[in-house]
Amino acid sequence: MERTEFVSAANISERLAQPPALAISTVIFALRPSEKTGRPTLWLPLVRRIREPFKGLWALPGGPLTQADSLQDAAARNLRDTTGLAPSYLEQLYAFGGLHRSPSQRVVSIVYWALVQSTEAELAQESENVQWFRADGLQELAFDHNEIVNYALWRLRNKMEYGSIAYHLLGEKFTLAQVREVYEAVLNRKVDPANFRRQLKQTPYIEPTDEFLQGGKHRPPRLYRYTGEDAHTWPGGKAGDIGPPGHPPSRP
Amino acid sequence: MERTEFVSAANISERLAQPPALAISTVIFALRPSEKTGRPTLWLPLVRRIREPFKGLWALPGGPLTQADSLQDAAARNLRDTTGLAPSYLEQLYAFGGLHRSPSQRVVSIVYWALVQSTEAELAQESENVQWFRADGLQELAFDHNEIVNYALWRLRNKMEYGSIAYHLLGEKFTLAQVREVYEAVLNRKVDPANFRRQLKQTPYIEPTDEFLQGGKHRPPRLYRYTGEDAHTWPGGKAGDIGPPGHPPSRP
DNA sequence: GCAAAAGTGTTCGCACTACACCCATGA
DNA sequence: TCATGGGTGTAGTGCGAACACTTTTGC
Repeated sequence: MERTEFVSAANISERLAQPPALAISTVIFALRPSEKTGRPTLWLPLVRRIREPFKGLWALPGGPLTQADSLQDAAARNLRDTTGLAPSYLEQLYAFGGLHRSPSQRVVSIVYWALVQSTEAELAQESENVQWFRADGLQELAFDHNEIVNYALWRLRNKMEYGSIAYHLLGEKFTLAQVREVYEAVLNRKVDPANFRRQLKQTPYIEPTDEFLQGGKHRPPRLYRYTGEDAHTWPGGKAGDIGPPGHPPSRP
Repeated sequence: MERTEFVSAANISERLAQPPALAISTVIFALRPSEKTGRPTLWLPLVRRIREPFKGLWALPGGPLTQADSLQDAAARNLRDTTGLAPSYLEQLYAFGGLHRSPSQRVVSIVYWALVQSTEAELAQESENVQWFRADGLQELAFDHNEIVNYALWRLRNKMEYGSIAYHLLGEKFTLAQVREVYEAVLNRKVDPANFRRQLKQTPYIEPTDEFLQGGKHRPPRLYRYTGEDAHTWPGGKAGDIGPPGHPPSRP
């Protein structure tokens, strides 16, 4: 939601005189069970616009950059304000600064993307003007937000192929099959369970616990824990590319 | 160069009231022969600060975001203004928005990084206040610009491992050995000529010409031409990660 | 002819794939 | 005991690393 409302009826000359407004927006991903299959799929929360421009359309949560917050803090704050949740992963996506993104005033949006643990995501607040949507096949959004979501999706999938991202979508303890389900949900393809297991066992930061998941229909699988850093606060991160200096990516 | 000078002696309360200033900076890379070995190495142009803060120190070229330019255009403009050159590659690096990057006013810098063809780079203007420096082992720069350059270097190296980036540092026609030299200069390691050649021949967008480079001491090597797109104007690009949707990376 | 770079061929090891197979459990 | 997912073994495959080798030029 770009808060263009603080611009008082700008005319052309005013518009040219004013500096571009600076806003922060966030693309928030979480795993939720699909309505049909019940298998985990990607969802994200959107906010309904209650003013012009694009009144009535759905948009990414966001707002102006508050003075006392760093960019990252501002993104985390606006995540908390809309969903009530704290991100388990948060990273800058891109700065969008096209000349005509907003019809009234020129707005430069610095966009972050975040992952929220599925165990917490169930507690997320919904309301008349805040709802979760499936990440693919979105309707038309306000501003250039479709483009932004698509880019965020691309980046998420990219990161998933390399980095240790998947665990941020799960709870503290998880089975290897759950991790595999995350991969399959995000990447939209089947993954061989046997090979996937072997790859994970080679990677650092994944350690087995003594516990097993009970209550399933079959043999109880072992639970694992992720012991990597909590959240990357710095640029990029491979996937391709991209990631902070001195933090080479790990597989898978 | 962050133009903090348009802030008229801000005191604390004024500072809190003002919105953060928005600036564009650019990290510009080009290949130049090393002073010692004569082999190509990475250089970048810096601008001397002629006002406080950090008066006398060197800084990245930059300035406020001009109203009529997109972010990318603004970066290209400030590249042209400082070096007189046009970039052969230009991509957004990161938005830096820490609270205390500039001592006077809060500044959010959207930073781009660029590659300039070596054939053109020789024509670049230098002056008292604009000079080229070797990209590694830089002295202390103004603001957080050391950090920014290091991140840009990391990103360049990352992209080099995947993408088709190297050609943007060369002229229109080049030998395969020259491409290899670029890789070696940027990545700081030896590359096997035989394997490197084979890899390049498999990649698209590299086509042989009928010409050979004359004047060498030995057997004249064939010249090649790069036929890919001119410049990526969109986000990221793998390597890692990062890159526009629908543009998977190619090897090498 | 000799030195050195251009360019080719061949082998090795490794990581990923595919798929067959055993194991443990709930119903 | 049977169905099902957990978990292991193993052979095939493609790609990059390493390096020996041939070719072509300048001196």
